[in-house]
Amino acid sequence: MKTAISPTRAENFPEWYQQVVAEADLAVNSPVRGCMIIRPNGYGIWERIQKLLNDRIMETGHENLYFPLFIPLSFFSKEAEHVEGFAKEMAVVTHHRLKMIDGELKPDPDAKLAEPLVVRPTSETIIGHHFRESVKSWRDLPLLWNQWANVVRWEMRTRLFLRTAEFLWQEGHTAHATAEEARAETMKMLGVYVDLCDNVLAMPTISGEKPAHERFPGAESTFSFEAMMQDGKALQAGTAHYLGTHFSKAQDIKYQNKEGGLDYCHTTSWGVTTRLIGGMIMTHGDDDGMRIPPRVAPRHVVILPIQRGAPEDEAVLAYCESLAAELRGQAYAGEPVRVFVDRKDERAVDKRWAWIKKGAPIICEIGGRDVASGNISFYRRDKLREGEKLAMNSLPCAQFIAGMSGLLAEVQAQLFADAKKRLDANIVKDVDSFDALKAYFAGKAGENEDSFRGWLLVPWKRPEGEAGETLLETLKQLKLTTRNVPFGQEGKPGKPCIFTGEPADEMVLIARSY
RNA sequence: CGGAGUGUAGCUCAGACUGGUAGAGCACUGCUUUCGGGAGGCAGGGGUCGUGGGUUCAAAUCCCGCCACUCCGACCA
Repeated sequence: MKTAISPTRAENFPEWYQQVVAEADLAVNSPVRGCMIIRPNGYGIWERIQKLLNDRIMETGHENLYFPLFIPLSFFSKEAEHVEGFAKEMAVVTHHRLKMIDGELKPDPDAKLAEPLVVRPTSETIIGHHFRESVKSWRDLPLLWNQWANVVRWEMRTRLFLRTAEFLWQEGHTAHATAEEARAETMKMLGVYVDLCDNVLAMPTISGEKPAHERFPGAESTFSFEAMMQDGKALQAGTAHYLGTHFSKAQDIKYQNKEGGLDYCHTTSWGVTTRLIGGMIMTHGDDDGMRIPPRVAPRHVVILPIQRGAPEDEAVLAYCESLAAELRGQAYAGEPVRVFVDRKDERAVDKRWAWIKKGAPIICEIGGRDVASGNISFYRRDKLREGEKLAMNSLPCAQFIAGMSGLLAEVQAQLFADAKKRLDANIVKDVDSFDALKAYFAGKAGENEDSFRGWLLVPWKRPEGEAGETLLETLKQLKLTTRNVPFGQEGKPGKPCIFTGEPADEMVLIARSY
């Protein structure tokens, strides 16, 4: 069968991913190593995520504000774990002027900054600085802040959307009087994210707490939600951290309590990034390209006029425009239906495949015959093929328009259902020995590393000290990672830890990961 | 930062061993035939062959230096 993307997912998943990003016109590599140019089709998705997530962040009582891109180097030296976590990947600004030296533009040696500035890899330190300035009394708390920004982490190896040197995100930072309140905030925002993933991105996740060695540098506890990609690997879709008083002690963020004494604030931070787009590609994409869930699709319906260089073309175009206008009068998920009439001077069939690859949920093709019959011919991107052929649907115009809201909801639900089914079906819970774990990931006869492997949920005893190091090394050699300890576990498993044989504390998710 | 590889048209690459007028496919432009299912023909535009030096009558090709990128590792949202 001829597919729009080559290789297919089964043939070579990583290469398939790169091809989809290119063919769906989502992003390209930039002249700057590791940074991406996000093309309109990709940025349009990000704008949808921004809007719908921002609404939810506002609904939960937060305020948006903005901090500088540059952070004084000295700010990082205050929290030891934090600086250790990020030191290896920070971009540093050292000069403020260029000068022509021997015919070449170079940083002017006479224009060296007294203190180097770090391009933010995350903003805990500079926001903490302003927390300190903003908090005097218990009456000032809580502070519930969020900013939309870009950050830079100088990664060695990058992949479009999944790991880039610069990426876009939202970072929430809050300060509270008590640990209970800060912990509740962390969980609340994790819930917001999970809701976004389920109901907007149609990307189901497993949320839980990260083991100690996977915590955010400087966090007391880190929570993640993990999505399963179509090759079985886990993708950390986002995180929320309870930072305890680590940062407030390092940065002296204190408030006067009701009794008149001074207490340290408890802080949190939480974020999701443009990586979500990469997650959606690997969750919903098929061998014909991207499939965008309607909630985040820049265009719900794309209308392709079939032009024949004949007098009837005008009537076809007019018909398309009036159909578009009527569709725009319809609402889906509380917003007008987003319609685009693609009038580009190309054959309809070529444009059709372009939009299939871009992932538009509904693609209509309108020719003279449709104008005459009053029927609309369209493809659903979630159910594109019937066997090898494309599945063309047909509905009377009025019915098509009136049913659009329901149709989009159906597409959205279908994408989620498919992803949820895959996630639920591929978490293996009955592996109870280390040998069985190795056998599961090793595969059958050969070394087929790219074949699908799901996740294991296994009993373990939380490793401490040297035992932890050993376990990590063991997993690393198998190219495995601990993802998180899923929520909702009641009591201890009542089974032995598969690594040590001692009584297990809890069940932990183990998977290959991005 | 280790290991490997590659730099020639927008993209994928051939040409290099054996020095002698810069090539193909796709994409792009124009014309044309097709026209409801990823079309075909004709004609075009486009490259200081990564960069600096050397050898030579002559260098994409041989020699030396440098730079960049990609892939595989370690690190990570």
